[in-house]
Amino acid sequence: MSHLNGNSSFYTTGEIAKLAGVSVRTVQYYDDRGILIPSELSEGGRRLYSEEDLKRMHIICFLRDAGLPINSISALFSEKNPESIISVLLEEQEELLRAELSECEKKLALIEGIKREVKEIESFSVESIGDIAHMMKQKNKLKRMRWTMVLSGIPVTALQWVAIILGITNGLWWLLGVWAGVAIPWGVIVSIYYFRHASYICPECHEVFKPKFWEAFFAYHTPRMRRLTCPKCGRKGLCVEVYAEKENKKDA
Amino acid sequence: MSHLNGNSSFYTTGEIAKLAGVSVRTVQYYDDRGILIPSELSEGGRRLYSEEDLKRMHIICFLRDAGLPINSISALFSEKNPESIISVLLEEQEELLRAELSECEKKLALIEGIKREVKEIESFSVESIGDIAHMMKQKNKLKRMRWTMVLSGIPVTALQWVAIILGITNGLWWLLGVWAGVAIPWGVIVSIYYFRHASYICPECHEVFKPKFWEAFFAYHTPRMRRLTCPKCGRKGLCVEVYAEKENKKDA
DNA sequence: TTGCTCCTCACGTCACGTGAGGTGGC
DNA sequence: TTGCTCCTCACGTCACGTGAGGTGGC
Repeated sequence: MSHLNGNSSFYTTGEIAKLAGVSVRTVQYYDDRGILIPSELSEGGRRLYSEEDLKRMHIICFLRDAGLPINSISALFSEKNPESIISVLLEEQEELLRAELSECEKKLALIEGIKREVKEIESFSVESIGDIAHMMKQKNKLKRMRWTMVLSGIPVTALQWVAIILGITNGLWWLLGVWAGVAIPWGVIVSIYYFRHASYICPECHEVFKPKFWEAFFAYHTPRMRRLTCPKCGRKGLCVEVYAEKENKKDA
Repeated sequence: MSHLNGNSSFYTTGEIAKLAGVSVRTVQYYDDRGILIPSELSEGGRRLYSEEDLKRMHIICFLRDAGLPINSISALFSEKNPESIISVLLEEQEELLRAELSECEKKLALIEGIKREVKEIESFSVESIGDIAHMMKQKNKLKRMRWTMVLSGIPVTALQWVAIILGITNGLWWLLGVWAGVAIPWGVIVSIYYFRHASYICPECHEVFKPKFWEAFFAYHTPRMRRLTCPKCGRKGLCVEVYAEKENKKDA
């Protein structure tokens, strides 16, 4: 409050701005938007704000800090019965913020995933990002498929141990024969199922392909990759495994 | 891919849009921004996108979903050595998202706080929001002050119990006298300290005031409120307690 | 020929930031 | 008189949405 004007003191635009911790432009903008019109104007056309105006400014900034849009703040001030809408506005804003929050979290998760994958790629190019996108989208399905396989293997493994134990303790070795009779078809079926639902990405030409069964079956592999020949570019090397969305029967 | 054009097939704008799950306008916008220029144009000036273009579109959408701005995506595509900048872009984006996340959380906390306070107010007006702002800003300081008081009371209370126990067991009742000699000045000092750092908000005229010591001392109160007379509007009733930022010696 | 899709402007969004060019007030 | 503050335009932000008015393609 630098100067006396008539019998009461006023704040200038810059003073209000400093007291509220905002820019001069913001104070002017709130005047334009009609949520904080200065209670007086000097003869030269300068904005003069009263003590009441300052209080209002603080309220505006407080609501703004909570993320409420100017329109809502404006509605609050012009409403005769503000209690009737404040709750609604707050609820709306809360929902909006929760949505924004989960958006942020989703994006962060994506970024984290991309960072992890980028680190693992030896020869990076923009097309590699397409591979990463493909992998990340199918990641859950691939996991589920692998779990299905592991779970289906539990009874087979159980039978194996029962057969071995009974073989040792009671000499009932024919059970091991039963086990083999079950385990070998199981292995074949699971392998077929697996390679029907697995595709591989060539790190060279970024083609997503299904390998020949026998090449895939015997190929060197890690939990995520398998050494295969790309049918498009002919490169032989480790290819990342992804879930095959659909079997492309048209391709054959 | 609805139609054959020459010897290869192309996607129209609408097809690319549908396949990527975006609007036609977005596809056009990516052309304007130069990140996805269709590889051909029909004689009538329609955009024709190749299979490669579709892959690129997927990459763009993937990066966009991670929140990367068009400029960054553009930079990635135009860079000869994209590996050199992808990490930087991802790190930057991650920081940005973390900042946005904590912004959201701050706003949500504010909203929650406002909602709680609004519920407790009997006669709500826009000015009440100013009171809420004042309360919420000083809340931590008020809490800290109360804790200081409680902690300073611990030795006094301890002395009290020691005095009582020794009085009962050993008949050393003079210790209770010592306790009284300490406790009474302690109570006076703490009370003075407390009311020096406590202000009250009149729910009627929203004035923040400091009450007379004796009125405040004997007033009916709850943990948050105290029954006081507002020096501005004269209303007598429960006023919410807040921390007094500074003692306004000029007011007297 | 009739729908449907696509085309190019061009304005609007949201809360200001950032000059440009000019003036008030101590 | 000289700085400093303040004034009013008016464009820019970011990724599109939304018409308007016109045309391509089956």
